[in-house]
Amino acid sequence: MTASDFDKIFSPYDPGDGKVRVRFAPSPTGQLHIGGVRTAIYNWAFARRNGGTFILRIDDTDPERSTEANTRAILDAMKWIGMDWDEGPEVGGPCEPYFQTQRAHIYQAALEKMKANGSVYPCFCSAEELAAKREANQKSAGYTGYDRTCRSLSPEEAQARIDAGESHVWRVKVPEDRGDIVFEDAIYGTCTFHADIMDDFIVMRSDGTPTYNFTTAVDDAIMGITHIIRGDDHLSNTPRQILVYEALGMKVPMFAHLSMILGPDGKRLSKRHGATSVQAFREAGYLPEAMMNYLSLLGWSLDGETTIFSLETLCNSFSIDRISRNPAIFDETKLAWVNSVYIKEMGAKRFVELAAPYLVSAGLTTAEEIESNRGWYEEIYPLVRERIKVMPEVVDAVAFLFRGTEVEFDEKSVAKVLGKEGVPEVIDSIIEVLGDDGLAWNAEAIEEAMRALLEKLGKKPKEVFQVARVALTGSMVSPPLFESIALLSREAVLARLESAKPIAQATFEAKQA
RNA sequence: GUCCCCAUCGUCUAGCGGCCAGGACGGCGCCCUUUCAAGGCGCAAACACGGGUUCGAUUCCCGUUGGGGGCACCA
Repeated sequence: MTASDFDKIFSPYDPGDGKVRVRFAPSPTGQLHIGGVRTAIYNWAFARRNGGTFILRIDDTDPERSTEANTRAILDAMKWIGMDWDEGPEVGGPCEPYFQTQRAHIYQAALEKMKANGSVYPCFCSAEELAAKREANQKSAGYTGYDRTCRSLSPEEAQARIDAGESHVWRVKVPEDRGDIVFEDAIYGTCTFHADIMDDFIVMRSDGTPTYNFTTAVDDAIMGITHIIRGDDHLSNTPRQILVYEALGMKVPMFAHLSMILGPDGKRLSKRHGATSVQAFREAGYLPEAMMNYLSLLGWSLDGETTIFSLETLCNSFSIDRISRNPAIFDETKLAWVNSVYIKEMGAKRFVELAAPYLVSAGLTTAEEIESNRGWYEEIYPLVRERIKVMPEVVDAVAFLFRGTEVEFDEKSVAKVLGKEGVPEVIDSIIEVLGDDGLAWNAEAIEEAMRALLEKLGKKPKEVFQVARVALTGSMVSPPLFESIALLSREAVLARLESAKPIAQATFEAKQA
């Protein structure tokens, strides 16, 4: 591989339509992080808004930590939340391959070109030496980067040491007369870094693998990326990458650096803040639309007023100039609220789909049972629709429906509601009403009959309905009473009422004593 | 330590020289109501500080303070 080979390989991809080309380039060293998805969403939405191309590239140049399973998980998470990509793994594209580990020949060729034009030099300092120097520097005058020991080696001596098989890396030779490195950032505006304090950073490791700042710049250029939308943490890498672009004679794209997402304590969001990966939120029962909606709003605003919007709206209205410069604190309470909005809109069919795994794993029912009795399960939806913010909450909300003739009583509810005088008599009359064979077993008929009973007994709604609620559900907090009764079998209802009677009696007596 | 970035209610934000500083989450109160929710109505809640520029600064400039990020043969 030589410098001229590089020129053959290196013809930046350009479809010639002047359209936007953006990329999301995760490294598969773990799950897809919240900050990562947000970056992906902004890239994706930006491409969709402008009729451009969204590219997914896997930056897997860290062999120690990159795994195929992680790559898989990232692709799944991207799809789950609602994104698709025009080029990348699974779909291919004109710039294949989209895995950096498969692009070694390209980086090698780029290095040859840089060797040929003198923009890199070999460095023989060992990692230990460098670490020692760094430590010493940091203690005294403050760290200022590599001391450029090997930069002054004569080409002959350097070549001789390479030929002798001495271990070495390749460093970029920051031009002496470079002056300030200035670039445009669509979010921060003009950014300036002083080249004279820039480090001669490593581009190729001693084991022959390229480093991030090198591969990223090379690939972004070759793939014809027009806008690099990425995390703020890369801001100070940008001048390094610009040096690579310049050494290779490549065009510098537009940048857009996103501020970080912080945890509730104002520190960078990390594992110690709890769930931070898309998959974790998925498992916690959040809906993809809610994640997409909430994350879009974390650092971007549609108009300052609208908080709930569809994927389509996002794609039709996303713009970089409405991205905020402030770091944003991730607020799970608001995420939960957004989620509850989508739960209210999702419909009974999808509800059963999503609730099923939680009901099954809680041991309340089985997948087969749900399959053969879908209609009944769909009727649960209206009962919980406005009462749960995340899917797992469905378990506690409706567990009482699955206990047959048994009731799991909440002590406080029993004491407060069933312990009053005359409750057993009230229960008796409820049994009489609900035990009537002529009563149609649906919420409307049940409500009508129960209200008639109210009239007959001359009691307030609370005095009868709360008794029924606790007797049937075990708790003074439950979904709507008549709908709940209708979902239980008449046998179960009567049995539960019967067994509540002695409990009411005993509670009352205990109170008297 | 050093370089870079940021600064409006508790939180996410609107604002791009003149606004009673708007919306949303959360909080609180009232209404509705058989519980819990949902819903409706309402309340409290912010321009970090100090200098300039200007007839006029939340908005522009400079400091201070506070916060964040980078400074690896990680990405």
